[in-house]
Amino acid sequence: MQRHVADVRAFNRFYTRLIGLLHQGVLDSSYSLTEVRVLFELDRAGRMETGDLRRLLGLDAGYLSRMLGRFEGDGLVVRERSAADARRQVVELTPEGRTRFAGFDERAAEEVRELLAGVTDEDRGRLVASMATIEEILGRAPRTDRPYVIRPPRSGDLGWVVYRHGTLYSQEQGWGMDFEAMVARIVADYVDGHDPRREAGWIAEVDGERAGCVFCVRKDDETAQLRMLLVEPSTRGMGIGTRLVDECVRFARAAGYRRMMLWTRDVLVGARRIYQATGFELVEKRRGGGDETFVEEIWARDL
Amino acid sequence: MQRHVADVRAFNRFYTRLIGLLHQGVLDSSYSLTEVRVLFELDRAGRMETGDLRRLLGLDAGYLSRMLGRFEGDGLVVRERSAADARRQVVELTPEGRTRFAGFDERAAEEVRELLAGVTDEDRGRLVASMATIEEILGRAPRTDRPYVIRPPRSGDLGWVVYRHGTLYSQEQGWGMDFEAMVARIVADYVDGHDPRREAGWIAEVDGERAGCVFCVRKDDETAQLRMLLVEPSTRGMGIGTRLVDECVRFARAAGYRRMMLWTRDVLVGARRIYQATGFELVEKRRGGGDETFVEEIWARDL
DNA sequence: GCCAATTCATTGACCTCGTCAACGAATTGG
DNA sequence: CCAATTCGTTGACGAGGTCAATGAATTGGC
Repeated sequence: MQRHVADVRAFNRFYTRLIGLLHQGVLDSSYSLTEVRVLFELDRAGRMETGDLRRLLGLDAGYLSRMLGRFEGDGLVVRERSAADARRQVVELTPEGRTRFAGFDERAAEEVRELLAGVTDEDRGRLVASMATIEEILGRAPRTDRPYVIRPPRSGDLGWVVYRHGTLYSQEQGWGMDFEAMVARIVADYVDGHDPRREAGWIAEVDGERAGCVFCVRKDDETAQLRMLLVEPSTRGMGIGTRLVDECVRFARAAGYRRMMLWTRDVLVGARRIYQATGFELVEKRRGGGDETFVEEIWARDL
Repeated sequence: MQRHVADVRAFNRFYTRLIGLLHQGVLDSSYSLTEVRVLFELDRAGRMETGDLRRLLGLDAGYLSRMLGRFEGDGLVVRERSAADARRQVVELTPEGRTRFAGFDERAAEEVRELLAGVTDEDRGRLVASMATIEEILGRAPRTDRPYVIRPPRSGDLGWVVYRHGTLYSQEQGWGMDFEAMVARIVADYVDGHDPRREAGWIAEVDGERAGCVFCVRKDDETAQLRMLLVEPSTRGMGIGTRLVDECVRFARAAGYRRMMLWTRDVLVGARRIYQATGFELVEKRRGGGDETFVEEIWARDL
């Protein structure tokens, strides 16, 4: 796995540089890359609401507004109010806009044609096949619709929690046994003395297999702490993590806490996205560990 | 070919989006992508002269100077004068800088690890193999060191000039027969009435095969026109185009012209790079053709 | 059926990234 | 030894993009 990660990263660097070179041609066309992307989408879709365009490309509303204004000034697009909802706008390329875009598009195609000119017919076939393979593997939408359930921990689950934390973080992150021991202690404390009205845990199951977990424990009377969030790699992207955190937040609110906090490390980027999505904010960040090699983060939100 | 170009472009769009997602993690680390690239190179190289760093990453001198100043303020690097040449600087990561970089690097690796987590072992193998294939095919440095010669046209060459213009531009650009006819007329005029002191042509040969051509013809007493520059796709990237243009410029200067101009179309991005590199500047740009579908460009330079 | 909350597009202020030209100090070539 | 060149630095600037405030249109709750 480690080997594969390095290989993929090397390829990413290689391809980033390549794409940079290919973009050169478009870049000196007095329209920016983003502008060309907007034109591309408009060309493809025919008419579109600006809101859809914005969401599709992830653009700032103000930025897009100004951009479309400029396009309109240049005679590339026409904007009109939506008939159904006068706040919204529908935008469309003019014939002039279409021919201008066709020009950019042709230049971009020429760049690629040049790139391929130096490749033999046979290699060209291999190249396209390899690209198709990559797109298929990485683009394959992971099945996000598999049914899963969230349930309280049963006997046997807690051992699994320790085991999976140990395996995933020790393997993937190279964290040592002390991390495993810490998890074991948290679990032990949870079992030993917890008040079920103020502390709880959840296990996620997919197809009868354990797929994730999270725990809500008391930090002080006002503050709940979210601990030991974990989602199996093979079931990530299905929204299980977010669902677990939501469950945890709902419980903490009902249990009378005013605030919820959690501790994590900066390298766990997947978890970070879940916390951001569920309303947490980063409140503290500091070096940790004996040798200061990692960065601890504390996140919190009001309930 | 057309099909392959479309496939490659689709893959580029796909992979651009993917890389964008992967960069997310690095981007919210308070250092920009470029800054991380600089740290990456410093981490790999140990000590480096800033000039090398600048050339390697293609950065502006002022930009890098300020960036290194900031890094020094943050305690990430140390800068010192080169012993050999006191104008130059040698820069090196501090231990602090190394651990900070290790942090970024680990986060980036984690993003990739997450991406691969959703892929089965078998597919992971196929993925990495496909990436290797692409890198091999596109990264294979085309042999730029093959010997070539530039010589005056001989009988048989002019037919070849018309033939290759027709084939390459008709095929690749979809330009029609009128373009072919235009080339034929230029060649005919050149043969019929040219003054060898004021007009000339050159053929490039690689391994005894014709690989390119260019012509210098009289526009008016003061102005020479460069016409019919062409380099075979399979020999592009060897510098033949630049060499042909240089030859042409040198002749025009010796022949007493004051200015040289040329006509091209905006989609010929490869040619554009050659013109820029040989000192030409874009002086005019206008729609052309009966249906206004393409953009003509006029480039010129003083001699 | 009305009012408060929400959703849109727009605008001005602002920030970061990166470029360009000018400059002084150091070096090299003739 | 002096003129031309190279190197890093600095100030001014521009492009691309973000953010928050605003007003107009719409929706939801009562």
